[in-house]
Amino acid sequence: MLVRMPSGRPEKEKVTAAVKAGRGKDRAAQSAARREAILKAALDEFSAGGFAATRLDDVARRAGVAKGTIYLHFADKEALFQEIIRSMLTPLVGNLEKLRDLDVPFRAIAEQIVELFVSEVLQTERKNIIRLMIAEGPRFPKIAEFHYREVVSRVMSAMQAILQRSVERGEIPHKALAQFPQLLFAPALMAVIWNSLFERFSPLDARAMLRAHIDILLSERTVS
Amino acid sequence: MLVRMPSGRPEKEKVTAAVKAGRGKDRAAQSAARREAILKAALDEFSAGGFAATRLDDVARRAGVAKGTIYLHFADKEALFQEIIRSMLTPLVGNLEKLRDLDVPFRAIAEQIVELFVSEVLQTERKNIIRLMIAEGPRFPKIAEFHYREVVSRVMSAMQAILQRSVERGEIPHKALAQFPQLLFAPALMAVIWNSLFERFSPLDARAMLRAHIDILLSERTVS
Amino acid sequence: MLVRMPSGRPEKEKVTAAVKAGRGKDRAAQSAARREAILKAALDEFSAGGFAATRLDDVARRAGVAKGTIYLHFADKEALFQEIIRSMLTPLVGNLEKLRDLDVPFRAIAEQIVELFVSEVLQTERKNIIRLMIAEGPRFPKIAEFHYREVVSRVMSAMQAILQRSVERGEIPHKALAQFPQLLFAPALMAVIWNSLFERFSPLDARAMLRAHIDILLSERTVS
Amino acid sequence: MLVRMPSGRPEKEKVTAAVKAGRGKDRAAQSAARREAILKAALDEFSAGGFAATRLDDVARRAGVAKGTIYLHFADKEALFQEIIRSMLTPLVGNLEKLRDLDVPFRAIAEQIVELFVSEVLQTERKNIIRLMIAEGPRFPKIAEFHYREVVSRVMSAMQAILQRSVERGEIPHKALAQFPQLLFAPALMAVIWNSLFERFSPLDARAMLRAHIDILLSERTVS
DNA sequence: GATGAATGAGGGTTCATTCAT
DNA sequence: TATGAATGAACCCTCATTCAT
Repeated sequence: MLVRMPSGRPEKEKVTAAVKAGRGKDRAAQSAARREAILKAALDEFSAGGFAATRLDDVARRAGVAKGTIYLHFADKEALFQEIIRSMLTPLVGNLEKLRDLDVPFRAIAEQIVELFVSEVLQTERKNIIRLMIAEGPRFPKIAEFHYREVVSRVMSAMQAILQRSVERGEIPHKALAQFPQLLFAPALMAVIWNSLFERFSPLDARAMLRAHIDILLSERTVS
Repeated sequence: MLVRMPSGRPEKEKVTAAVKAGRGKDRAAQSAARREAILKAALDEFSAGGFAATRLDDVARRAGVAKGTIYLHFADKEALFQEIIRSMLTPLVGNLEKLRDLDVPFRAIAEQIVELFVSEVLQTERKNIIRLMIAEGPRFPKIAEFHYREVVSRVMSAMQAILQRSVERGEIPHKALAQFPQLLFAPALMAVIWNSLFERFSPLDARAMLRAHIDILLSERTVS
Repeated sequence: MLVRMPSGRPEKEKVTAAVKAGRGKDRAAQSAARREAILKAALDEFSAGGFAATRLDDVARRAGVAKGTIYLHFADKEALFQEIIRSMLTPLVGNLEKLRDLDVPFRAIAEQIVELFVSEVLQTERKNIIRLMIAEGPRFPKIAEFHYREVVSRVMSAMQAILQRSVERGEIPHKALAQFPQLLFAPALMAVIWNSLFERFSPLDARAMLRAHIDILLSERTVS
Repeated sequence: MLVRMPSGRPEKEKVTAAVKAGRGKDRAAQSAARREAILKAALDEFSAGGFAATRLDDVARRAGVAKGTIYLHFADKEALFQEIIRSMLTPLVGNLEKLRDLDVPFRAIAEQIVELFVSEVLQTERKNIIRLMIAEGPRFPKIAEFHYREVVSRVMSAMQAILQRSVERGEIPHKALAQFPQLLFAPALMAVIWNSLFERFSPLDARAMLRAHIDILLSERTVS
């Protein structure tokens, strides 16, 4: 017959990452665990190869699920890609926005931003997400727009408020900083990119550089 | 399908970009012109879609040559990609290195760097090359290594020399800058990335931001 | 690398149907021959399995070309399907329309229709095309519409003109025939379908049945 | 996704066609009701899309059962398909065979056949079943054979007996009709096919055409 | 019995690469 | 040297079938 052959369930239960994660849970929890396993695997694969070069076959294998299972959780490859970016970046925003409401000197806030960035971005997979955004954003206008609306504009707003206040208080001697909050984050972006491309040739101590940057912004040197 | 051609006359040789460029030249010059046409076309296509999403069919059509012709000039898609990056970025290096030998105040050098960057990168296709490097670098270690060796390390060396001297002369009040020359370029990188992703939502005046950055680097807070 | 591996041309020239047909021709002729080979192969495969169950892999193999070659000639599976129907049925129409202009008795025309139908439809692959139209038409409204416009309505018009004239001349004693020209073709349709489904159980002598049908329409029996 | 459900209350059992039909019945009756619901849903889906294009997912949804439930009642997709054809066409046969035993003039029988065909085939889903047989028969020899044995040959036998008797009684002036009982049904087949393909372009009044056909079969041309 | 999440072989389509002309 | 038709491996997505719950 010219009829599709069935594949059905595997004969023996293979003990995969996803299955292990699901042990002892009910079906809904297992399904959620599989979804997470897929997201994690996809993050790794997309990070390594970018959108186009990533094969869903590999994502499935790494997640310990069948290829078709991906489609139970995500409409298609692009939806999966978008969901990774969304789910990884959104949690960061709240943390950064909270800093705005702290009533402490700018240096304290800036140091917290550095620590947050180092621990929550540079030392996690999120650094790859940022590279992915840069790499694929122009080809996925929807994703770039979402990212701008939900992440960038909110973070920039919060930073601008902080900088504005600090300038008004006389903590920061550079009015231009409030106009270009991007300058605050430029070294962080540099750190992400440098280490993703050139770490093996010349590793960059991101934390030290970011601290140096704060010192420059607050430049305390007194003129004799 | 069976659609009649608008004109009854047989089609004459299509005059393409490559052919036009080769008019009146000898064979070697024509070949070189074709090579350039391919590089230019490939730059445009790679810029728009990245490595994987670019089809050599489109490159050939845009260059006005046949698909096979690409393989007369480049071993494969990757070699073409690498050659674009090489040929676009290398000329920049010399210009930046020359600045090291200028015996002028740091501000003058910095302003020249800004102008160079704005006119030679941001206002040209080179900004896309930089995005391409970021996007594809991790997948093409050879290219990343070449880029580091021939471009980044040389530029960083030159910058470090300039910064070192300026710090010693007391022009720049931040020793850390000589330690992290990346800080000098971070805003330029930010400008490239911001405008490639978010220009349509909130355009960034790169020149103004880079000038503001120089002001910050050179400013001193006077203690009353 | 995560890069598509090439396949290129086969190492040795396999002598396939398509290649054989192209021997000694120039490239344009070879290409046309390949196109014909694909159409022929697709006709056979679609006839055997219908649209959905036909694999382009099989079409390519039967045509002696690579799978990708199909896409050099047809936009997709559906376009190939449509082109088969178009190219097979259109030539019939002219032949049937010509009969309208013959100034001979109805019996002579009817006998020619029978002969035409037997030799050009029942004894060729066209009988399968008709079955395909019936089977897939409702799922391909575009194809059904084309078929109605270019084939059915024209044939029905011609038949109606013939029947009208014959009724007026008193050759046919049934005015209703001119109103339902479908009645003229119903037995032909029955023959196509019967033999495609039940020939192995009880073969139907189509020519004899169609001749009997003419006799009935012209029913000469005199009442005592 | 993370979309809040419109109502905060947990969903109650969805009342589906199958469940509704099973209300107040015991287990066996519920099971039978489900089977019927599946058959009805499958008939609709197969009619609309043919065998290959029909998804059991859609059948299950339309029937208001889970996908797995189909496999409790039918071995596989093909068995379901076969059972639909069997269950829809078999009841017709008895009705047609009964006509053989009526001792009335041929015209009366023929008119009953027309009415039966119009009301029991053309105005029901059965017209789609006939199209399905034509479309899929060649790919499912088992089904074609069953159909021939249980439906076609029995109907043809009955018709032949009726025609034979009518010819002998002198009611029908065409001996050939008894030899080709297919001629009796050809217009009915034409009606089914015409309206399934071309109704939207030029609807065919099936009852009128079938009556006209009877008139033709029974008419005699009187010689002056 | 009934469910529906999970499976994985299959097939349409793409496109880097080749090579006869 | 240049061409572009041809190749076929690769990959996204579908869906018949299974089986743990």
